[in-house]
Amino acid sequence: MKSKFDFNDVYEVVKLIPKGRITSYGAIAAYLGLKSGARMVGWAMNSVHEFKKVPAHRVLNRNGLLTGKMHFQTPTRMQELLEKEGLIIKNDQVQHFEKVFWDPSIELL
DNA sequence: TGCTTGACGATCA
DNA sequence: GTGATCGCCAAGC
Repeated sequence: MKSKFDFNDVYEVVKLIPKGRITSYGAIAAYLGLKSGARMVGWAMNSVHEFKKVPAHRVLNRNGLLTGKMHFQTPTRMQELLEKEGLIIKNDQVQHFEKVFWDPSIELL
């Protein structure tokens, strides 16, 4: 039972995200069984900065917006990586978001 | 010890 | 469809 929020769980899920795919904080939170843990996931990503072994650029908000791009090495780093994986970024937003969306609670089923 | 902030999400007006 | 508010939990000051 994950009564408490664990960073390791978030990292593991994020690292499982396939190339060219993205997911949302809420999806990870839901997969971990968190209610409104979206913020917790985002907070975990803030701490991931120390580990930086997680493709955090594949984790976006519910709108498919690159909200955390500013937390990367460079604000454009996130978009560069996503475009490099075949994704299309327009105005800091992922195009075909629902097509590239990767839900751990479904894909990892 | 208590208030504010925060890589968010959902709901209401 | 857009804007504003609440909730959620943890860390920082």
